Amino acid sequence: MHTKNINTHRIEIRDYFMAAISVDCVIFGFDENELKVLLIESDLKEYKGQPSLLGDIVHPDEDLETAAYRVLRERTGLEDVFMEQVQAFGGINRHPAGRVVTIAFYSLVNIQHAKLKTQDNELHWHAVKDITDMAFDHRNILDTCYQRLQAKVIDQPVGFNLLPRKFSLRDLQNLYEAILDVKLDRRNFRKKFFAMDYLVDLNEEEKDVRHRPARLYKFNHDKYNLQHKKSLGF
Amino acid sequence: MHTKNINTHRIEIRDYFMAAISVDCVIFGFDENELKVLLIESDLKEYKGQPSLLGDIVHPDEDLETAAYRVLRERTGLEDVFMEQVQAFGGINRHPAGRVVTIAFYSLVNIQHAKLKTQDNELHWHAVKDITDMAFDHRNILDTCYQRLQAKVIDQPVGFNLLPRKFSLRDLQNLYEAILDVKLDRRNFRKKFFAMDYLVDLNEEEKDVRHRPARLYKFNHDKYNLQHKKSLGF
DNA sequence: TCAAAAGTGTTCTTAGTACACCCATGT
DNA sequence: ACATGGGTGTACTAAGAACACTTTTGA
Repeated sequence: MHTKNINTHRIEIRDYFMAAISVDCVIFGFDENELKVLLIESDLKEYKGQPSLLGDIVHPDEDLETAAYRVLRERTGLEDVFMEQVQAFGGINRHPAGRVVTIAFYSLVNIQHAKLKTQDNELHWHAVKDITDMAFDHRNILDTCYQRLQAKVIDQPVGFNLLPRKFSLRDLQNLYEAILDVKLDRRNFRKKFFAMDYLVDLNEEEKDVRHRPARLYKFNHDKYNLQHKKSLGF
Repeated sequence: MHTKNINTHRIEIRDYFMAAISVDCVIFGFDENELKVLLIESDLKEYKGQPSLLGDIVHPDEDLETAAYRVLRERTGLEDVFMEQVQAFGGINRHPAGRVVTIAFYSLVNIQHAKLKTQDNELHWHAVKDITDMAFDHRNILDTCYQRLQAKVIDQPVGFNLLPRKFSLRDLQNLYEAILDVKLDRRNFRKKFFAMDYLVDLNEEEKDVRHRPARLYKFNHDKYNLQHKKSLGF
């Protein structure tokens, strides 16, 4: 019993059980006041036509994050976006082709900037609320990542990554309401965000709306990066 | 480019790059008013004599959590303890023997109950505050798990897992002060814990102390499991 | 002039923080 | 009797929640 341990003894890796390592990306977007996730149709006979996360095998020369960014880039053309590892999923039979341990990441992208590269398979944005079944254990992975996102936006203002550069406070509130699945009080919401210094008033307004136009803001990345990020607390 | 994708196409795993999968356990204990972690001495020439986390290769018939519980059991004899996956660490050169992706778990154990099974290597409890260098990337893993623990105890009353079945409020406060590395106000601390219903008064007192003996409590697991666990907020 | 959403302050309630004295025990 | 840490309550402060009317635009 553990006479040869990987942390304490010189062992030969090839003598041991090995598995394929993959990354799976939960790519969130925000459109039409709904939180969306980018999914592709699986061709595996076991999951024919069911939506699947975007993932791939990790290459020998890549660390996990690099592989996840590669998947994101290959599918959306996006490079510098918010991404965070969530956890590993390693159920014995989670993949029909054999033992595959996958590391789940979620990322937050501006859905307008994504240039979807559909190839063989259907690649689409799905409203998170409307997703029913998924291939593999991907439903479980999605749920876990979504919960992580909910905890994250309460704690730090990462939601901006899902919006266009210019946005109104209504946009921002709609975003939070969609992610957290709650209704928020408009005045208290505004108060909270103005109290932080993360919003920059662009002195611009919405155009072509048939009601009073809203002021537009952008996110102040500099202040965010400096400041030790305090909780928002919804 | 991704013409053969693991999520969308039937592939043969053996045609792809594979890696060893390991689990590493950050086993926390609490003793002498200090947060401790169980470490073993590494014999690898690269890290000779440096302390290492307890870990092992994942077996073909084990999922990740099962492997982590096995490591815990083999080293401490403990079975039913609090454990949580944190994240994967997959740096290309993190292990000198080759590509090893490790999944980090932390667990909270009653240090008195642990029956350490030292075999070839030195296995000891180290005060978290006093640890300097560690083998591999284990310092990074430990730091990440410790931060996760700090966030967790603020949010949910998991600290009980580190204490004996019977404990005083002073014990509990010492525990929180050690984990969070802060001083807490005694009256406010008591108020907070009595406001939750998680403490059961045992109507017993400390013995053989040369001051007024403290009342002893136990944790009410039933209430905790039922209730939707609200934040403690320190 | 109407419909639609933007913008704006105050009060109330709750949770958190700060703080000092008496009590029970062993020596 | 004294040294040590246990046990307790109140006042202040900050944050969050509830809530309604006026303004600006396009149709």
